Amino acid sequence: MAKDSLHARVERAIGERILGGEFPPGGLLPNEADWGRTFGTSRTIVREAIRSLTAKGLIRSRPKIGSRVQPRSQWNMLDRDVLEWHRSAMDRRAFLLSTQEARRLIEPGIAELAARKHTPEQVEGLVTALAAMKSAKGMTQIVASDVAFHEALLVCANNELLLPFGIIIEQALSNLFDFTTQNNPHYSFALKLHEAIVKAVTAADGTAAREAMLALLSDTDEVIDHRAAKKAKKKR
Amino acid sequence: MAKDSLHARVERAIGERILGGEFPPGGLLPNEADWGRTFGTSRTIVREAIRSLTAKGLIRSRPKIGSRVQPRSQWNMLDRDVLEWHRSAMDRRAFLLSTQEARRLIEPGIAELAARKHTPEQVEGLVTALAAMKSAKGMTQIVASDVAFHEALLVCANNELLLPFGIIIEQALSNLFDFTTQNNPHYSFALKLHEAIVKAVTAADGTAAREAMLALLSDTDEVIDHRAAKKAKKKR
DNA sequence: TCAAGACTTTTGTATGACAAATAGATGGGT
DNA sequence: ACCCATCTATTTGTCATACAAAAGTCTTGA
Repeated sequence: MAKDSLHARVERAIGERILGGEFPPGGLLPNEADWGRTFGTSRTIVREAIRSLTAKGLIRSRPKIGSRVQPRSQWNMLDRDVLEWHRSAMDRRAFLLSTQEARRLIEPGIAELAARKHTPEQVEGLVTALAAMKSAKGMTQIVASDVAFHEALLVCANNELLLPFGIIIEQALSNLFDFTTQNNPHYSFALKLHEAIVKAVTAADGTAAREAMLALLSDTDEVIDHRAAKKAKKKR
Repeated sequence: MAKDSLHARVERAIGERILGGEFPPGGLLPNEADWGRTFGTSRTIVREAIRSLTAKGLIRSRPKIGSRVQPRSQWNMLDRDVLEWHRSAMDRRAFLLSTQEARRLIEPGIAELAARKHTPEQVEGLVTALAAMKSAKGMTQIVASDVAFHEALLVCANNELLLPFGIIIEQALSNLFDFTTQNNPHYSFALKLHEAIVKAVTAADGTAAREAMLALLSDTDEVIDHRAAKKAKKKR
């Protein structure tokens, strides 16, 4: 975990503190020299970390002023690191719900686009991904193959502007399965729903693909609710 | 235009060449010293540029290997700079169409969410944005206020994961209006459609908000088609 | 009272040196 | 002839230092 390069570690440290609310939007960060003393690194390292955070929209630096935290609307929330810091800064369930909400917004449309605009090679990738889901053993493989499936579907949509959403699906699925058991009887049903999506996409039936994806998402939401209910019961 | 800091200019130069296809995904970039000679800058500057490009998902550096271009799926296409480089590397009309396609995918859902989940302050921001649209004079103000309106709607949806999409709307609108004339008679109709959205959101009517947004998007698409037809006519 | 200029703080850029990682070459043993 | 260990060369990673440039803030003079 801590075998990243030095600037990456410094970047994470600062990023987590920003996402954690320690430095609110509009607020001023310590200057580069201070950070260097804080982490015991050279200013070079701090500068590279700050450059990276700037590229992710978290801050903005100006001479004599220092580095200011940008408004949250500027934050590149679909960046892997930023999203991760965001996740650890908020309630686990709330995070899961917001990712699911985003999925409901995006993925039905993605499925429809995929059905209407896929190329043969792309749909082949989707079929391969489905096969991988079927033969997946163990939680790690199951999650990975599920993510790969939705990633492949994203590719089928043939619009590069939509690719960055993959990270949300990835986060939603990993956080979702984090709690479910390996022998979930639900899984075979979920597989059927994935199959339905592939079928609709292959048939170039946009409406059916949208419907199938909606069914899958509703099923996922049910899993979440069920888990919440079980937890509430335990508490009682 | 060229008054950015040095590392920003170097970053842009490299980024444009990557998006332009000169360095394909999987390909290797020149090393840092070479870039330094190319641009006549110190290695420090090149490193900061590369750090930024790395943060945007375009490349990945490793000792002894150098910097490799990442697969396009890793590219942070919703980053302002990356999207800009992307735009200038592709056909203007194709870019506009892909942004509109993305908007059709996202914005109806955004409108619905906005209607269902907005807070009073957020809807107030929306109303303000609408007022600004009405009093906007000149192409620059019109585009800016239109962007601000959709940005405000995005905020009303109350899901931070969706905020990064604002950049797509911004690009779509600026490229759209780039060609339309200031005294477009269409504008008053577009204003009515925006009004309808605000009304539906205020009334917390998700379905109506979605429908109104769909109408607005269809109207926008018509403008695009109309322009295309006019151009084709001119050519003849 | 106000405005022009000096001052000061912070980031921006340059240079040179060394550390660490690692692909590829080299060589030795079987 | 083949394979494994090792050595080498290249590239990024990190450090230290110095100075330039930007931009608030203070000072001073009219």
